[in-house]
Amino acid sequence: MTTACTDCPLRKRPCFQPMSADELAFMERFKMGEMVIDTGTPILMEGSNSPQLYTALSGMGLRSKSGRDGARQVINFVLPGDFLGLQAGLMREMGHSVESTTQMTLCVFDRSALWLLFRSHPERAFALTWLAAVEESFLGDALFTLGRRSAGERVAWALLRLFQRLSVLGMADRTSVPLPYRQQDLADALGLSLVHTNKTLAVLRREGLAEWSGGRLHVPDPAGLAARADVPEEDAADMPRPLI
Amino acid sequence: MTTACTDCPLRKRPCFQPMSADELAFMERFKMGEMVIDTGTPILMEGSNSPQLYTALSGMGLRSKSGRDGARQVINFVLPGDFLGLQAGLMREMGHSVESTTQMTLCVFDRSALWLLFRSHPERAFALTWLAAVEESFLGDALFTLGRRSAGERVAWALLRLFQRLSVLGMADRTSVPLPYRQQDLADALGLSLVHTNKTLAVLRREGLAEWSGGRLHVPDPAGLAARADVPEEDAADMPRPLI
DNA sequence: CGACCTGTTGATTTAGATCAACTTACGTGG
DNA sequence: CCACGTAAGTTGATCTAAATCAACAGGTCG
Repeated sequence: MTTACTDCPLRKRPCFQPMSADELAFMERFKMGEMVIDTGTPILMEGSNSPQLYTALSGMGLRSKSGRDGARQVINFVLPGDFLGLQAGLMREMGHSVESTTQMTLCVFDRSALWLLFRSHPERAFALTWLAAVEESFLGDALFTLGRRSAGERVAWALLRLFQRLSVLGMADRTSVPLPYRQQDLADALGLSLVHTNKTLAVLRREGLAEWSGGRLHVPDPAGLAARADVPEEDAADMPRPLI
Repeated sequence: MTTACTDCPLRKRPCFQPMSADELAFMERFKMGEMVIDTGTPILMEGSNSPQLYTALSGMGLRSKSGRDGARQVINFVLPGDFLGLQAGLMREMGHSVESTTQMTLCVFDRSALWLLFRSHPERAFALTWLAAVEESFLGDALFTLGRRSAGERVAWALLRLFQRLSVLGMADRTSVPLPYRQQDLADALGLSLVHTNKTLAVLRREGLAEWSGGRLHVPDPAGLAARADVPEEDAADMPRPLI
């Protein structure tokens, strides 16, 4: 049985904006169904198009681009609430691939109904554009991190970001959150080698700032980690964002 | 005297999508006026909000983020047709700053009318979201470049991109385009030091792939430069994109 | 049990950063 | 008209953060 948008467990979280009854009714119609996918399944392919758009309901994945020689760049980590396929929906094709890291449940939308969304529900279109702007903002931050920060700062930045995102989603258990990725994924996200990422993680562990093992990330002192990453203790994540 | 949207010299270019008479009429009303700004003027500030949104009509500038220690990351180069202030218009604040590099003419829009745009002109809202998706796609590409490419590939990639963008805007004169930036700007865009950027430019010059001097970039063989950058001779730029 | 995947650690190499001069070009003011 | 200051570009010498290479350990799965 699929979850009705009315009962969406995600939307109840304070990190998401409330939705009017009318909007909810529309989303219910817009949603084609749900899809459960396995660990390590490709969802969208770079350069291709897709008749479907998705919102991650549960589980985690990642967005990535890969070059001809096999080099891979992780663009972002996909967490519950993330919208997938905007580029496919608007432009001809995706600029990156999306794949699952754990088992995931996805809300499935019909790409061709996207235009209807703009036409009949401007507040939903506004929300969608907002999400695009949030992603753009994040990518700018990531670009700064790859371009100007040291390995230690990069790793601290990424772990802090993930910790914050997972926390506002209510997935934190005291000082720890689930983090089912491999070190290789983090390395590919930060433009570092696997070996150096591993050594940098060891340093942060020794400093008592972040302990990532067994698929869980422990951050006893987020402010300390923020200082290590040389970022102002983020508050941007506080503002509720839309959910599609 | 300000240019009427009907007579917009930019929109006539084939790289932009055509607009219906109705859309044009709306844009005319949406546009508050024009603004001519001088070289080196800040347009939007990171972390702040703005009552106005802009489209670059002529001139060049750049988007950048800077860290507390003065480190600067150039996010993208601003060319005619670029929309400025999306983040300010939707979220609370800008994630990056925008400043002019040459004298620029900007079309000025009222931020508070943005909602009206979504409500009454869905095809314009669609166009705006499309632009956001284009930017997101570009940033993904940039992230890949900073994370996984060598200095030579980075510089080649950036110069090729600029050459292509300026070419479709009709600003190319045979094999050369105007490029009024400093080497420091390019270095800050690519996450390289100024000195190394300079040396890398010298290599590309010696290889006969790109010659950038006196504010002009000469690219005798774009395909060769693309090969040097290790990118498939881009065709994505061929598809017309919307203009706001 | 052996193959494979992920993580860990040490030794060595290298791409690019940093440091330091020096050159042009372009004002600006005496 | 020239002295001076400043901004951009260029080049060589040196240093270092991170890559690469290599080996091994613990888990898991067929």
